[in-house]
Amino acid sequence: MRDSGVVTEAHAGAVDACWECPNTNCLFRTLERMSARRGIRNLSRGERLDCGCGTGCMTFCIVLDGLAASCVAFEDGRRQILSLETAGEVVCAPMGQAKRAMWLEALSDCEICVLDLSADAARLRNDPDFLAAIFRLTHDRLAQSEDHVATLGRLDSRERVALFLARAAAADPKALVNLAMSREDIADYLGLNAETVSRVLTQLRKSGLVKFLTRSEYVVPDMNALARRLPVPVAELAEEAGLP
Amino acid sequence: MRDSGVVTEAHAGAVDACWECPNTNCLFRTLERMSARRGIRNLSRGERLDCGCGTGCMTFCIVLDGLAASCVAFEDGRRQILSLETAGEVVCAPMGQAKRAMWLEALSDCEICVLDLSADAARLRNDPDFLAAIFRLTHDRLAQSEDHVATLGRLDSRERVALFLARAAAADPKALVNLAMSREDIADYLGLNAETVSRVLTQLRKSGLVKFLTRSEYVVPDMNALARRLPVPVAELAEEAGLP
DNA sequence: CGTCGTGTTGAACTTTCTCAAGCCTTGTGG
DNA sequence: CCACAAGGCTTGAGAAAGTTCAACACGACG
Repeated sequence: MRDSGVVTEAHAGAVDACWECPNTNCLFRTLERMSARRGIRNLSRGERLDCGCGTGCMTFCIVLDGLAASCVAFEDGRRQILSLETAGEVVCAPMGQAKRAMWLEALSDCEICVLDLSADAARLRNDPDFLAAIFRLTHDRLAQSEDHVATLGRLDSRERVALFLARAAAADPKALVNLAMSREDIADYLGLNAETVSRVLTQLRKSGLVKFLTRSEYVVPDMNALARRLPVPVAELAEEAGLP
Repeated sequence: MRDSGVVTEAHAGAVDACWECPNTNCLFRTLERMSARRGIRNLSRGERLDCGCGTGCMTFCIVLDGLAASCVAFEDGRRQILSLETAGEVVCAPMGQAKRAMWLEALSDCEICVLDLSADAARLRNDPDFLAAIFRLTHDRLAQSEDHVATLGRLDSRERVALFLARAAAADPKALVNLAMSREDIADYLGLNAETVSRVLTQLRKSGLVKFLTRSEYVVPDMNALARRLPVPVAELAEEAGLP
């Protein structure tokens, strides 16, 4: 069912301007008023949105709610999730070459703001605030992408899955995490296949490192124990690790 | 011998200013005069240069000659090459989080320009030309990095090596390509190990798709035949593919 | 209550890695 | 000029890790 619901038209919902937007976390919020065309898209799970460098890096997607993913596909259909786009702060930055099939896909039902700044392009290309904002955006994505390269290049399946779960839980250890992704989505993100992901999850469950309440909700009872299995610090956890 | 020759001091060679630099391809060439501290480093194969986001993304490394690589390592020493930095146009952009060991490494003897712009930071942060330049830099690296993610996540060893050779040759098909990398370097770039790389190279040689003159020099007699084995277009070759 | 999508598990197979041996190439010193 | 050493490359055999295919389990929904 993966190919259903391809959406190409970028603009559909209400078209109003950015400064009226209730999303106060938005990166573009701080910019001066501009004549942005803004459309809210509601995607249901599996739906896709073609978005990329098409208009010279002047179209952005901001995930307001739900979980989305930047995906690519090879000619034979193999899919790879490049990055997960969580609600709120994360922005679908200008992406790679148009050479390859590339899209934003809703992993759960999603609300997405599609922002077309091309009308203001000439001015924005000289606006230091705007340039600094998209630089930071791209810079942060680069850091994440390079991290992903290292993960896919050098970690085995247990490490990849454990790191994935640990990071999702790191923001608030001991809290209940909701994955909101299918096994296949996790597999496509981690460069594995769904069965392997399932097996590793079973292993982690049996070892007691991760406790599942439902298929997609879990807690990490002892984050340090999980972190000890990993050859990388688990982001935020880094500071905490100093404590006994 | 990998750990020999770690170099931390950024500045050593002559310190003169950018506008005197003979490298006319340099990205920073077009910027207005600035009080850049510029040091030329000559690294011999295996030497490393710690360079990253340290000074708030105001230090850059430009490979003038030779082949270098951006590397990360895990706590247990596994290395992953994030990207190859070829001579001339390529710039060592601000890299990922300082969380992990990260460095620029000479894969062959290298000449590298280390450019410290931090003296001018305040002004540059408002300079649209500078911001646009580092945005483009980071943007291009992001595109490459995401491509790398897809390669490591979804291609098998034959495809990875074939794609690697094809791309190195794509700029000038039929020409002699000099790899200038050891098997282990290739392996660390492609997320494989050296023996696997060696085996795949042998396979490609025996199949006639790639002709080796020496261990590191080869020609691709029929680029289309090689490209047919790959599930991705081979960059520049894309246009040519239309021809019969 | 049956169906559909998803997740789990097992068995056989393929791919990749590890370890070990031997080979080639290059540079050094007699 | 040759022998030798060192480093990198190749190859093989066996082990480990992942994948594929297939069967079945589970839960949500009509």
